[in-house]
Amino acid sequence: MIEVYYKIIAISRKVWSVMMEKSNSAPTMKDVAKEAGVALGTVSKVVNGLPVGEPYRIRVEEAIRKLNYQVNSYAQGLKANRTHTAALLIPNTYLPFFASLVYHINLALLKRKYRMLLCSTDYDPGLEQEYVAMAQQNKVDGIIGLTYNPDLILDETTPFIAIDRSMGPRIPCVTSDNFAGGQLAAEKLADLGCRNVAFLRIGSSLNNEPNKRKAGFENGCLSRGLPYEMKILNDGESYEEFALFLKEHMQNGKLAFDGIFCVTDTLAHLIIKMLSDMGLRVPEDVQVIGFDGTRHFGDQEYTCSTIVQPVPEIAEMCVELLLQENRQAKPPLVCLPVSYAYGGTTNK
Amino acid sequence: MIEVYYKIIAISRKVWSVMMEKSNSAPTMKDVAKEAGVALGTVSKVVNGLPVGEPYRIRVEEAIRKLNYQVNSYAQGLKANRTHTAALLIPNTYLPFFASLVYHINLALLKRKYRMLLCSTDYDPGLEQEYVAMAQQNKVDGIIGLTYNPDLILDETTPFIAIDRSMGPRIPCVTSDNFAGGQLAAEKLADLGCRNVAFLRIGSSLNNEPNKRKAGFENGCLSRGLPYEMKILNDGESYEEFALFLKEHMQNGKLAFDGIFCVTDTLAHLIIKMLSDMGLRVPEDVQVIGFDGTRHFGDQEYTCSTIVQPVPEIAEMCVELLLQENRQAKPPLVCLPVSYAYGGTTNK
DNA sequence: CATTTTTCACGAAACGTTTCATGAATATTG
DNA sequence: CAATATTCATGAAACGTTTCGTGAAAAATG
Repeated sequence: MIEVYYKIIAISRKVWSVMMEKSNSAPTMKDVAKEAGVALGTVSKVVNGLPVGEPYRIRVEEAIRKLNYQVNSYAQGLKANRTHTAALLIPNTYLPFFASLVYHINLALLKRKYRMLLCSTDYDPGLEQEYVAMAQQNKVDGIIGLTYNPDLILDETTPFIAIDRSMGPRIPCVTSDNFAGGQLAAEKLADLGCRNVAFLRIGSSLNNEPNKRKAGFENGCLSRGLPYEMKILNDGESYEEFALFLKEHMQNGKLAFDGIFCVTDTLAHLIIKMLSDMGLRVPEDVQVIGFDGTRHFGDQEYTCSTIVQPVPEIAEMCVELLLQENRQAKPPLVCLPVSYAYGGTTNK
Repeated sequence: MIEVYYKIIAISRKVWSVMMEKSNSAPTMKDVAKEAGVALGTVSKVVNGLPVGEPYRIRVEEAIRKLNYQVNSYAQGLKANRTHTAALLIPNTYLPFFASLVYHINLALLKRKYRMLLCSTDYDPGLEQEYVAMAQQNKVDGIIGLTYNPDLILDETTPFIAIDRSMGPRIPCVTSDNFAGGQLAAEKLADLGCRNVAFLRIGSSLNNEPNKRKAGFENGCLSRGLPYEMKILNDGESYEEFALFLKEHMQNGKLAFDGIFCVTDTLAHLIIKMLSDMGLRVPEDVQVIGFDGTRHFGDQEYTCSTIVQPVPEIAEMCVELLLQENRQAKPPLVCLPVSYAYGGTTNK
């Protein structure tokens, strides 16, 4: 009795679905095939630009237009195991260097008809790991990551390109020439007539490429015989330490700096503010050089004199390496050349 | 004869695939089911947190861990027709307002476990349309778009939330209160003692929400009896027009402006530069107010005195509306309150 | 203890593609 | 003109999930 009742429900459900046909859902290849009076495979070929007899092609194309058919990427992805999507892991999108990276990587991916899944991590190692897992189960074709989690676990099967941090021999790393950048900053300060300079940086326990700016700067100073001091902020120390450091030195005429190299433009901006609060003029009293190549509003003049990272080239290289088939041909570390740009906080 | 040859190939292929088992590909639910000795459906239930008998659940979870199984989102998406992904169409990511939007929308989506496909359009109407088509065939659950294509064709089935431009009664639009913002700027300049002000803006033929800043400013000036002039750049005119306009007025003492409202912070920045080139000091000689709430490096102090758009709230509202089930309950236009922030280019 | 009801794991079907063996139709050759 | 070779549209199978009717076992009832 009850069983009969169930069957009636089942039948009525079937009747219902037949009645509804597939009125609301998007047209599929099957619909197109029926409309054009051809086989499923033929439609697939037309859609993918494979050779198909001219009369068939025309009929299929007409049907596609008529039904406003669009391929379902999820069905494609399921079958092909390729999704034409890459994930970008980056701390945030509002710091100029990151924003610029996002923009140029998106552009480089677009050029190759790839989509970009943006994953803003806020420097959170846990979130970074979550995003990696998400990207993998989302079957992205690859991941580009500027990450801070030293223990990031990566699936062997998903290509990964690291930015600014070497993550082992199997994972290519793209970075700008941080050592040369530090050196260049030192040389520039020397050329600009500085007699006593400083290097300021916020500490990072992570062994990443930007750390080499310090060694480059030291090397540059030594080779020019330029005396220098360094102040490296440790974890937990506030920016006030920089203010104390500066006051200590600037109030003592002998040790006063006439040139400062800051590890990033963000820091340079902060330091310039501190100097101005101390009554010092930039660049008249102290020349300041930052690092990154930050511009006002992303595309106007530089916010300070700076060592410019070649962001478009970094982006292009990341995407190039990511989509390159040949795993063997991928170099472990790509270092791209930096340049100096005047931005009003030095004499030239 | 040939036929036999074909069959041999076919058979050997089958033998080959059996030999290879599925050694390299990622584990599937089937593998987990086999490992745990349960049915496929049971694994699915465990993965989706549906009720399953405790002993079964434990065995499945163990198998998942052992095989390091991850669901295939593409198979899920194909079946469920929901992908937990939203697309964001935005001109670029390096202009601060856009960068901030991207960041906060990503955050709001993350909070709801949604992924974000970033589509940087470069103001290109064709690219905007391409991205919309891409998003639709990618079966995203919705699109948030700050677009400039007046003829953008949208699939009825994909929810769309517009930012800053009304796109018809069926598409909700989120924006900040641009009229109130213009008014606030006028009132602020009046409060700061200005006697003769100007409104500068770059023309846009598009009928979007930010255009209301002009009406708001006029309204504010009129209600305070503050004389004002406007200079609106037409398509194709260069920024030099602004310089000419300013020189014309500033060199004539009577008409000299002591307050300027620029339609964006970007423009304000440009104008401040022009004023400084003309030997005028900001804010001593002229006070300048921008619009957007741009900060140095995204999170430091404001780059100029400005009308701040509530970006986090805009982002939250967009995502809220996008993912809201009830289509009817979505209002056509949401206007969020703006505020004034001091940024050094006014007296207070 | 017999009967009815409930519970719940099972596994086949379906989602919309791509791939590829099949065989009919056409083209080439002797 | 016959025999062979080539071309190419066809449609079934597979990709990895979710859904849901089925039926066995357990629980509740008389």
